[in-house]
Amino acid sequence: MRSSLTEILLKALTCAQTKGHLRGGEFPTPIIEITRDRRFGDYATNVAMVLASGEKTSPRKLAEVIAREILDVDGQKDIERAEVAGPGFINLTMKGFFWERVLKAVLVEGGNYANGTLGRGRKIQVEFVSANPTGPLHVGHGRGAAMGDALANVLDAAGFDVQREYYINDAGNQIQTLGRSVYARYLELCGSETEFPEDGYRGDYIVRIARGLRDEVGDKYLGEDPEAAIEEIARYAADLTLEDIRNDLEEFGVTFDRWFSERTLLEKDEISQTLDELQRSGHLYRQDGALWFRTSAMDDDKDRVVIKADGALTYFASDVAYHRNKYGRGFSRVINIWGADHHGYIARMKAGVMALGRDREDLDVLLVQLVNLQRHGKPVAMSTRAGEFVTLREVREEVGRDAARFIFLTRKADSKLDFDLDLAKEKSTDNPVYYVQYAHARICSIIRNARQQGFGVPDSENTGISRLILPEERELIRHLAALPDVIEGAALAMEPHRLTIFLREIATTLHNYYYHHRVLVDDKELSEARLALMVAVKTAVAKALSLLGVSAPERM
RNA sequence: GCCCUCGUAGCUCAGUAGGAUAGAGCACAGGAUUCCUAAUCCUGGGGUCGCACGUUCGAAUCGUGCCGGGGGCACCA
Repeated sequence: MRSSLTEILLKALTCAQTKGHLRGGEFPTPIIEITRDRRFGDYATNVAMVLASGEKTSPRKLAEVIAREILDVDGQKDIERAEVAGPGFINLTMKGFFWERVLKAVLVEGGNYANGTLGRGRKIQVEFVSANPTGPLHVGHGRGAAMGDALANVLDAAGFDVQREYYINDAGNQIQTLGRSVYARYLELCGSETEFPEDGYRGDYIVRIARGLRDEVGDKYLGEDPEAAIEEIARYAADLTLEDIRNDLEEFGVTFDRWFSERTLLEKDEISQTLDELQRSGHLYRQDGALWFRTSAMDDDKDRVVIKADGALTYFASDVAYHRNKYGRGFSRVINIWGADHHGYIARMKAGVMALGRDREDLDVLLVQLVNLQRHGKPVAMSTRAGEFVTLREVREEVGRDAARFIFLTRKADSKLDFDLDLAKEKSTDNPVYYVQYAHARICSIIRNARQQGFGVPDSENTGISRLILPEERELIRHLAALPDVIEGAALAMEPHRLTIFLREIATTLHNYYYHHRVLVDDKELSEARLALMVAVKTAVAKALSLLGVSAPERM
């Protein structure tokens, strides 16, 4: 809807130019924004102030001229008033006809409403979670999962062709460590004396895996060569853990288009191919027996090793190969969601991507900050003893999937998040999840009653807009009109949390409206007009919730 | 030490590509429903937007410096 205003404004500027009110040249793409205060109309633009200095007139005078042209171009269709205000704003107040188009769009498009074309179908990849398959996911992973999934949804709605991917680190040392840990527990269970590895994983889940193993194969590994046994057990434990992670995420409502195994990079020789490529383009050199990557030439702090003196590949080497593989699959842009502790890794990864001939901007890294779990405002111990932490599963089972996902998305990724477990379970205004879902359920209830009382089904041909004259009603429609902008902005800034803000606002407006006015009244025509508005609001709320991966209940 | 990030009401945070009198929730104080779900609504106080300088018609927003919190600076994964 706003885009149609941008067009009008552009035309108005061109007209002003032809008439000689504006000097020639390019003008910047005009900014039209939704006003936050209705005293300033519905939409406002600052073009006059931006252009004034170049034009050598006062902003207000210029604004008068542009305002007249705007009304001219519009031809009394959408715009009620165009007023110059303050230092030179042009405030636009829209007509019922304009708002009716908004309502119709929501009613006709339904779940597709507010989808945009920003992405123009470009292929984009979001890689997230990618936790090592060495143990269960913890709360931090949960936040990353919620963030990645919502971001992918938002990008999809904004017109990108999105792929969700989980990168499985199944080739490195940590899998070995997992194998040794399980092996040690297994030996213990078989009654054999053993020392638990210094750097082993100490969580209870290791014991559970070992027990499962012993139940399956008995003491088969007792007599075997430890090295071979560990290798087999490592594979077994990693597969089991990965399966557990996959189930955990699925129960959290997060699914991936592809699970990409690091091992396949080795099997297909892609790492050495990548290194050859870097060698040819002169990015590598030898020193102290190791092979180095000159990442410092591309804004990294220092050069990085890709092959250690002992001949082993570094994690970084396979990461570069992995990204080469990604771009080889045709993604124009790749987004990685990492835990904040990987912060220092960004510069070298961008350098790696640039050495492959891509732009720095082709890789975006979104850092997800820590989650501080709380109960009644007091911190929950994150690590009671070595190897123990609060898992995503525990949190999910305690507060439920909807509350967990919504709360994970109330802050932007790069700020710490306080997650109060008690608040998340509370059924009150204080709990934003229920507040928003309740708005949806309330509307559903009204619609049920309307059906029972024989009111007509809202009709997108005849929305009865002329009967919707209350300020609260206009406010609700303004929110509906804003959703496409919210989604586009969230996609551009990679900030899905904007949707939680949107939801909170539209829910407040709805609850307020509900309290002060009745939808179903004696006047049938009025009731049906309000009903149409309610259906539209319900649609928008459900849409925003679905992008966040939160359900929109019909009853609560 | 170097790099990144954050600093907005008592607390937790918004502030959407620099815009008009800086907003919300919590907490605190008071109030609202004979009627579509009270998991709701309304009213109120509360601010040197960390500090300083700069950029400009205009700065919480951009730049520089300082102060403070957090994170990162491996031939680890």
